[in-house]
Amino acid sequence: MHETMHETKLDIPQILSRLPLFQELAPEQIAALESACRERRLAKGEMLFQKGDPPKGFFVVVFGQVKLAFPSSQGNEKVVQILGPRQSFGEAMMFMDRPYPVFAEGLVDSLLLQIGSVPVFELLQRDPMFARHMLAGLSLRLHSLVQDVETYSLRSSAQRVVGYLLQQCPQSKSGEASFDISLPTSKQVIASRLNLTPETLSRIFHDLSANGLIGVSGKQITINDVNRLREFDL
Amino acid sequence: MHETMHETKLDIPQILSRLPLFQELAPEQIAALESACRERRLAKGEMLFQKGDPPKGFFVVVFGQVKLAFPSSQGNEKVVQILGPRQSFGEAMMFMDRPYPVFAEGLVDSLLLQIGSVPVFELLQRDPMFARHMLAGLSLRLHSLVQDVETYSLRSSAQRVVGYLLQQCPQSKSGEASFDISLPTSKQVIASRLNLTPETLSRIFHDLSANGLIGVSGKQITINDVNRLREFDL
DNA sequence: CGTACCTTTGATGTGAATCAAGAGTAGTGG
DNA sequence: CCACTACTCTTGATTCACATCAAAGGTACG
Repeated sequence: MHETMHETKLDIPQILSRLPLFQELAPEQIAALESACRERRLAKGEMLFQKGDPPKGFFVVVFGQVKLAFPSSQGNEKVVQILGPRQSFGEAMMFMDRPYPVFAEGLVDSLLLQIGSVPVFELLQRDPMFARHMLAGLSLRLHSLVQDVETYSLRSSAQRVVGYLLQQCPQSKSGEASFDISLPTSKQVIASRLNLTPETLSRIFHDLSANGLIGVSGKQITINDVNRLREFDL
Repeated sequence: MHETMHETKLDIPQILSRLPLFQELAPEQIAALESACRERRLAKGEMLFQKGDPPKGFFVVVFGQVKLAFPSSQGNEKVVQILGPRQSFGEAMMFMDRPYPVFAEGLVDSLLLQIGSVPVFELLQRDPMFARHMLAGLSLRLHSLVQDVETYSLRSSAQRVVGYLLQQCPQSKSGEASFDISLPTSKQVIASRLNLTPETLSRIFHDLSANGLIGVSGKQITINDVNRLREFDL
């Protein structure tokens, strides 16, 4: 095992205050949350919670990578989201008395913070600005899920892949024609996230690179011409 | 045009106070909202907003029926949600500076209330309980979208139809084996909501009724045996 | 009672999954 | 350092669920 799992002491207030959700809180509010945090180490392949488990607060990724997915009878699974540092999940379940609709599993050895619901509710009670942030966070999540539904429903597999690659590009506005990106995880997982099989993803990468649109070398993808790729429509 | 579009005066406070979102508000709070409401009549087939329009508050269906959908280049479209009386939409967009990701169109002549964002933000500022309701509402929406993604990703077309029918059953817990339900709108629209073509939906209804699982007569569907239908897995 | 739109039914097509081997690529342990 | 095991990724052949195309009923409504 690598040096990913440092045993150094964490500066929890600093971590919390840098999260989008919490970044406008006063130091005393951060302190209140800190006392309700639990560190949670998650090994690669380890399950954080199963679909159907009762929710217990929400989680923030400090370092590492976590996937949210649906299990499926035939062993295959559908990845809903891949989460990296600073991202959080499970907030919505705090506000509903429902079990988790997905399971969460470490893609690599990771460190999470688990934040209990009680202090969050207390914050909500006191700080309307915090409520605004929380609402904005959920709204954003809702929006991106709606986008996903659109993508799955009316774009072909190749279009989904192209869309994914373009999303990975740092601000695609500028005149830059070429980009280098690194896939955040295995192609298997990405395939599932895009709702296709590994075989299909592989073939699409092959085709795109045969057309000179991209270059593929392991997890390194070179986008030769962003604009030409963007105009890609089979 | 029928007598669906009454011109009777509306009791807006009463309508508002019966919405899940607002039902715990004090009369004075309701009054504050009332002044920010606009009535909006929407004819069958009329567009309320287009995908890409800048959001302006959110909407509540008083009576009638509205669909939210993505447009698509080839004229076909993908229905995301079908909304009836007491349901609201567009809340999430208030908290984000983004255009609507879908368009909204009347399925029948309808009456909506449009509620501006400013008074909602003021309520949020003052009443933590209202914030809780708002968060619960968005969480619920998020949850059902996640369910949709699961459904689209790993269930066959027939399973999606069966799932839809079972959802329409009022409390399916009890021993009742048989149910009568009425489809809320045309089969075309339902097909799109379930991500299939009208032809495929028609064939599935045909098959299910050939197997004696359901009876179909126009929009009236009889579920002969809820349990047998629930166990349906091709 | 006719026009316009839903819905059904049949024949055919196709995008992506599945099945089936191989070819890397990594971590493991001697 | 090299085999050993275990994945992950690629490539090809085949299949299948569902869409598409086409045309005929139905149904609603002006």
